[in-house]
Amino acid sequence: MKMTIKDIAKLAGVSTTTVSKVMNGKDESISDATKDRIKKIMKENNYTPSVVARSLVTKRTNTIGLIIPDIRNPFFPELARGAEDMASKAGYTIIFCNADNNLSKEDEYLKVLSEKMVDGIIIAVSSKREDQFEKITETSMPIILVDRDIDIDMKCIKGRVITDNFKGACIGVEHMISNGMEKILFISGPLTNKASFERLEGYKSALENHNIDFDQDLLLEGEFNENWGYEAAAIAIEKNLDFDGVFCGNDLIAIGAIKSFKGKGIRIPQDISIVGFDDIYVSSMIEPELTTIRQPKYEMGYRAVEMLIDILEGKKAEQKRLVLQPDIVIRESVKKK
Amino acid sequence: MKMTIKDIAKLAGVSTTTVSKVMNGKDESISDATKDRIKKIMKENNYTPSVVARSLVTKRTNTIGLIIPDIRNPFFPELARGAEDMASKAGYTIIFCNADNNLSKEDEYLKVLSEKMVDGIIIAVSSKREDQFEKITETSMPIILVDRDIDIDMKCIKGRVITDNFKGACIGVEHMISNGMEKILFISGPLTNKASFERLEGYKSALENHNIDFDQDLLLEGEFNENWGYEAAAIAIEKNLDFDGVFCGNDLIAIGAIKSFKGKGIRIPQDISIVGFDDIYVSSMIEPELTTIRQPKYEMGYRAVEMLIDILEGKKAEQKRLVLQPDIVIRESVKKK
DNA sequence: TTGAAAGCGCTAACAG
DNA sequence: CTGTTAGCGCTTTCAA
Repeated sequence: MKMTIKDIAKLAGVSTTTVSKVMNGKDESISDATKDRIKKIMKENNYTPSVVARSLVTKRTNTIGLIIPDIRNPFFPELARGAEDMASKAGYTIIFCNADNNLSKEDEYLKVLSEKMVDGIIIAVSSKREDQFEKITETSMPIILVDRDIDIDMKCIKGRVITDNFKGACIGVEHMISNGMEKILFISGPLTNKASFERLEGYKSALENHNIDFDQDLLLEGEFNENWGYEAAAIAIEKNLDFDGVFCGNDLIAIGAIKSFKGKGIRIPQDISIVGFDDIYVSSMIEPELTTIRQPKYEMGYRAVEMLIDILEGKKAEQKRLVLQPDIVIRESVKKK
Repeated sequence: MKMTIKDIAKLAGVSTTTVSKVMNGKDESISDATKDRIKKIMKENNYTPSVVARSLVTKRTNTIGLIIPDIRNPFFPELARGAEDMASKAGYTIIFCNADNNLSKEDEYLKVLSEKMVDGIIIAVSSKREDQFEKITETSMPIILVDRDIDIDMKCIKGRVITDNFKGACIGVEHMISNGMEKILFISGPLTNKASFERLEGYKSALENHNIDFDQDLLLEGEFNENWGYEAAAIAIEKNLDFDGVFCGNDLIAIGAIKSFKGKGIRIPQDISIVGFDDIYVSSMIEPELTTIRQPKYEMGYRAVEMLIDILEGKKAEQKRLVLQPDIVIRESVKKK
């Protein structure tokens, strides 16, 4: 049978209060003698306190909920790891949930996490979420939005951690321009998606900075996956579009596009240069290795948890919006000038 | 302030006992009238019970700990997802922990999970773990080993879910042999690793089945990563080894090897055929797409949790060993006969 | 068909 | 320096 605080107290000949105090380091007022005795007994009996009993009284579980679309999406393992690292460093534990971009699953998880009394939640919301977090409003667990931002204002949303998509796209396109490309095709993800939209703005801005007119024909909109990249590249060729560089909405698109181009005998980067977005781990494994805009995925998870914990422990103000800066990872898919 | 069972009881004009009963479906003996009234009030007030209070009395948290080396390792997202899916289906929640193949981190997590009173643990143990799970023995949380097996026998280890490495290697090597290869290089991971060792045995067995002598020179031992694959391929060429196929300890090795060969002008699969192991996400994205032995990663996670829950709910016997069958995914890296 | 009472393992005033 | 007491929100006999 598992030991309880009572057992330890009895063995040490003290009250549970005393044991509780030394256990929690609130032992300024306890004599070294009893302190040591209690510690010794706890160790000998391999005693571990029940955090559920503790939580019942303290109202803190030292547990954080992490809701993401799907851990199999190559974007999220890094983020999850960053979150877990920070959490574990601060003595928290993470419950992880895959909601598949599905609103009702998200709501369901929100409910479960609330029942489990997590201290707070980090969530990469479904792109479909435009409404409020109905079920959760009143319980007021603090929530930090990560990766995906939405334009809703609720008291329970205590912060956001996102990356600067506009800037990232700018950097990527500028990189191609500075290497001599002038006609840059943009194979975009869905433009209803905020991130996509911002990347498009960044793309336009970079062009503008170099006095290149935006050409609507060079914008192809589709999904954030390899198939779309493959298809879009085929369309571009079929339509006989005139371009020397391709900026892709994300790495998956870039990977599909590269495959498509190579299949048609077009060489990367000799004939066409390509830049991706995200820097998922595959990107360095394909051929040519992909030049891409790196999102600080690990850091996003890390910072989000840090922000949450700061709020939980009353160290920081709320409603912060942290915009992380992407950077470019130069590999082999852009022809050097 | 959050509602408690007392508040609901008061509003409904009944005792907490009654509320508790209808909440938990133990309501055979409650009149429909009060049942409905209570349910209505719970809904109206958006009441969610505190599972920590409940856990304190029931001794069940409906929470499972999942300890893996690193979610960023492409092997684990699938496994984790499988675990989470099964857990969530059964009304459990998963706390996830990255232990980095580090014994003391593992022990630390084991301790934390025990304090949090998880109902059981799924763990892909560190390859370094040969001793017992010291810290955990007596608390006797049920543990299921997944992916990595170890030869220790403890009462707390209630089951194992692994894949048949021997068989997998056999299938892979046979596939090459049946396509005409006769001299097959094996670029292995560390042979101290049990999985590696079993794959080597499978490799040998396949050769033997076809009356091909095992040639010690065709065995190269290193690490389970891309760099080693790259390096090993270079070594093989430098040493002027005579081979027409390469069986790799895992996909990462295969990816490195392919890159290395291609860099030296050797064509895959025209000049040399290659087979990997695992079927990680990247494998279908590289060029040529990798023919490989698929481990049922998702299923491993899924089955492990299923097994654990069966044990927790007293449905099944213990100490089971579930060996999942790998299969071959034929893509482009083996030359057709 | 319902409720009173005890207790899960711990923390937190407060008193001594 | 240490202990008494009450209580966190729930479940569970047992009695009514």
